[in-house]
Amino acid sequence: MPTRSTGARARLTRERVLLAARDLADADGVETLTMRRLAESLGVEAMSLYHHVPNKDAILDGLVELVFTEIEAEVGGFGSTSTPDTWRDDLRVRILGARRVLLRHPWLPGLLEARAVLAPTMARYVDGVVGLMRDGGLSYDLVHHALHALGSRMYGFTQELRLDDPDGGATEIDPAMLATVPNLAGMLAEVVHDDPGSTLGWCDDQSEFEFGLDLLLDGLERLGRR
Amino acid sequence: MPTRSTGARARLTRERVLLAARDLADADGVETLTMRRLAESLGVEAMSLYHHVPNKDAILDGLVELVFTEIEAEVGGFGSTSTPDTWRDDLRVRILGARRVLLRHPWLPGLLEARAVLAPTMARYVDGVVGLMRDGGLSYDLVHHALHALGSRMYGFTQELRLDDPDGGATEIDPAMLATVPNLAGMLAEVVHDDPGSTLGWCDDQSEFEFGLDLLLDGLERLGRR
DNA sequence: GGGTCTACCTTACGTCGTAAGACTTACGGC
DNA sequence: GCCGTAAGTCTTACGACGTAAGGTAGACCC
Repeated sequence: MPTRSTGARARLTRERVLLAARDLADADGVETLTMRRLAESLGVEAMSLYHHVPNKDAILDGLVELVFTEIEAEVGGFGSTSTPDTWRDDLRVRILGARRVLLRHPWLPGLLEARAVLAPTMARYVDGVVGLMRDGGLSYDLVHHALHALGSRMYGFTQELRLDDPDGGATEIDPAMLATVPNLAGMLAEVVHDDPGSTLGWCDDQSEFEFGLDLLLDGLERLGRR
Repeated sequence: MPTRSTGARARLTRERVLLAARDLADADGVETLTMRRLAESLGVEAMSLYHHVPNKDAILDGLVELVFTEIEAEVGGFGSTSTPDTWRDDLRVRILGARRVLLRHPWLPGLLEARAVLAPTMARYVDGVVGLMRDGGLSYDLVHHALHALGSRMYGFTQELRLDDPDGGATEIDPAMLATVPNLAGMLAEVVHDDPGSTLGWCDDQSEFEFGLDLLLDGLERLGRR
């Protein structure tokens, strides 16, 4: 029964390819995502992928799109409205929602940085952010500044200095080097970073992320009130 | 005169390799920096480089080190002292100095993000930042928060949304898409981005960078005064 | 002169993305 | 039943990449 094969091997689709790519990236990191490995994970040869996707870049673009769709679900849609009294907290909630998704896909930031295109769903995410601030009474000019000021934090992550080990536990700075950085050494000695893990691959601790986010949101709110 | 060759072809050194790598990256971007192209630019074969550098990663690490050394020169050393009245401006000046160097080497951010190691000169840069804030009277705890809040802005750049084309001129968003992002469209229509160029490859305009930086520094100063 | 060292080159391997084209299967019209 | 046709998959191959292994040519020392 040769025709059985059609039913037996689930047909490849663009969506199945993207989901498999996402799972591979989640499991082993984007850098190990190759056409051959991806195909293998789907029980297929590398070149078969090209019937559903024009090239590897399209897969990476698709991953960005996929994750922002996850964010959309997580925050209950990009629409919603706000008020001058609540926009700050509404925006905060939305960004922290995006962050929850990004913590599941820590490779996304790296992808965003390298990719030039503005994915449609990503654009709608930003549009929602703009909408919340407009509802809050901020001028377009201030909103524009705010987008720049928030930068990647708007997506729920910050590109960070890596004083801490991605695998948890502080990076041991060798003693010889420590002598050349007395201020840093003093700081590290005092603020023991007692919550490793929960990072985004960088030292991007939840409370630190929120500290920086609130610093910006508070400043923007103050400016918006004038 | 066969021995002449020694004098004729300038000897390869680790430093010459790194400088050539930097120039190549400046000219064509890091992504085009390959061992073969680098060797070619030095009039040598690829494998010869391995006598001065263990592998390509070491070259990339060396580039980070090299740029931070440039920053050190640009800001007049990482030492210096400050006061509670001036630390904010002192830090601002230092960060903007770092930024001037980064504008010459727009590939550095991408390198920093991918690299796990904390280069010695880079550590000394951060140490200097910590020192300025300590001189300003900030607690180690607040300094620590501040480092996280500043994130990559501390180095003079922000990872940015790319609404603008890296080559200057706004990315044309196709009309169909524009309809799905009304708030964004409204903003873009009003705040014409009249200063293209002067970017860091992202829409990382000088005045926008300073806006975000000041927002953070002002907030930190306020917290430090309490 | 012979040995050794250093700096360079040659060749080759396994990886990558993907172009070109062959094979397999499913289906619609006779 | 038979034959196109088209879509989906596989095979093979190419030119990049980083780099391992080993060759070679000149400089220095005895």
